[in-house]
Amino acid sequence: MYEKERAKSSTHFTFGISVDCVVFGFDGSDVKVLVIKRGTEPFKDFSAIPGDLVHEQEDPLDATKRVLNELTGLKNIYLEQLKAFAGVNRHPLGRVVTIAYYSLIKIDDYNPKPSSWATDATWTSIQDIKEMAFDHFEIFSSALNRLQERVRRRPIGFELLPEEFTLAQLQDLYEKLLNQTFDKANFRKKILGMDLLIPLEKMQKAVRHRPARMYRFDSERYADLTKRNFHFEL
Amino acid sequence: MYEKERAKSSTHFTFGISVDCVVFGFDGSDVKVLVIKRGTEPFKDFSAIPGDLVHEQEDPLDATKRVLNELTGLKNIYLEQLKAFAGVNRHPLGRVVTIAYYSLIKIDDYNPKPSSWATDATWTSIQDIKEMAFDHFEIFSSALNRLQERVRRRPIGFELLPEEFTLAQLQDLYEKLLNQTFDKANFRKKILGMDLLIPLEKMQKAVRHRPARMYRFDSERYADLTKRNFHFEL
DNA sequence: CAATTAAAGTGTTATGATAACACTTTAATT
DNA sequence: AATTAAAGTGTTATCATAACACTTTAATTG
Repeated sequence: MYEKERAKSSTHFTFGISVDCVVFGFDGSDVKVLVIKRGTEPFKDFSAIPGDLVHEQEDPLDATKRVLNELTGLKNIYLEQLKAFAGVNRHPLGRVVTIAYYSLIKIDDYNPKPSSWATDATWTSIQDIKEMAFDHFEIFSSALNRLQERVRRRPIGFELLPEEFTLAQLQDLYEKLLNQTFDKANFRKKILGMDLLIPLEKMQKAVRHRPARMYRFDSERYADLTKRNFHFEL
Repeated sequence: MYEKERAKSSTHFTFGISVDCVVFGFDGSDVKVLVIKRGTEPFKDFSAIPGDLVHEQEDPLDATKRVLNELTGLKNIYLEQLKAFAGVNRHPLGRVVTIAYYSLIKIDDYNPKPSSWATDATWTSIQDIKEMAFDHFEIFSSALNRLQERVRRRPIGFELLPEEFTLAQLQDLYEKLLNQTFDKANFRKKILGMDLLIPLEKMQKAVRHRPARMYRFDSERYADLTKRNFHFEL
């Protein structure tokens, strides 16, 4: 089998490798995605998922972090690879294999560097994403699916909220992400019962009704529980 | 952003693209994986996951089907992409990005063509997989993880069994796949309660005790239920 | 400043799923 | 005919979840 590899690697083909990253955020009401508007052909004026070519001596994961940092001004972002999209005709100008990622950011921290991206990047509600350039709609759908699976079984929803948040905010996020409603009392019991949230003294401010308690996600505790075979669900 | 793409695509890099496919089977006692023994350097005599380079005008999914057909003699195999493995130094001889897949086959149907593969391919129990060439152990682990996730939430276990099977065989498969035991009575109630199995008249043969009823997976019924928002679990 | 508002936060019960385990049945072998 | 070994069933206790009513609290309003 390796002989084959050798034989063919003498006629090494030319593929372009790119990364594309679906960036999710939550503005308190809607789950949003960062999309850019293309300025040139092909697909001029279409929406697209941010991405870039991978350098010759670059790990695609690093390339994605690079793009993400230029795009949002952030580091240490939650990031997971989705899969590769590599159809023969996905890019009109040549063979480009893209490795797709998705990432979750706290939208309040979003602070793009003044770069080529800044002007064109806009937060778009996930319901409003329709057509996109290339096969980017498929990539987006695939990212949303993966996020919905993950969010049920891993406590990653917090990546989309501020460090400190109320249970109502959390419930809201889950409802919007999963397109489903939860009973308030039951939702609280379930979440608090997991013992993953640290209740703070601080209360919500500037609301015209009883202010809610603020919480913070306890990541050490989660790491601990994981070792003891705990499994987050819903 | 597209300007960047253009700028860089003028200095289009050379990447090799390969596919690797983790092929699972179940021999009645153990979950196994098809591994090949490398005949040449690097990693001579190491075990490896079967794969090949992707041709210039070939879809990676088709490339995988091609490899799989050469390797097993089968078509229409259950096949899912895992993700891309693309670290800079994963291949000592040059930059190769691999798109990893996993597939499930009915081991009784395994019937390799007399090709370069045949001699070297062996079924190895998943517990016995240790070192492998390149980053193939990582690919294998990742495939096993994915399979374990999927098998709990999709009725794909049947892809590993003969068309007709007993409930004990099914339970055995699940226990080996998930490394866990199930109560017989409860397992049966759960599975039969889903109404996804067609009981056959045929009974098990040549056993020195009460013969078990044979069943067949009802894929039309599953397609139907899926539309009605049914979700398989465990 | 008492009444009102709107959401925060809690308690209670009915229902259903699951786990645990004992039991009966059946064909083949001895 | 007795024995064996696994097939296959039934019963109950326990726990998780869903549904819903209720109490509490700070800010706003007239």
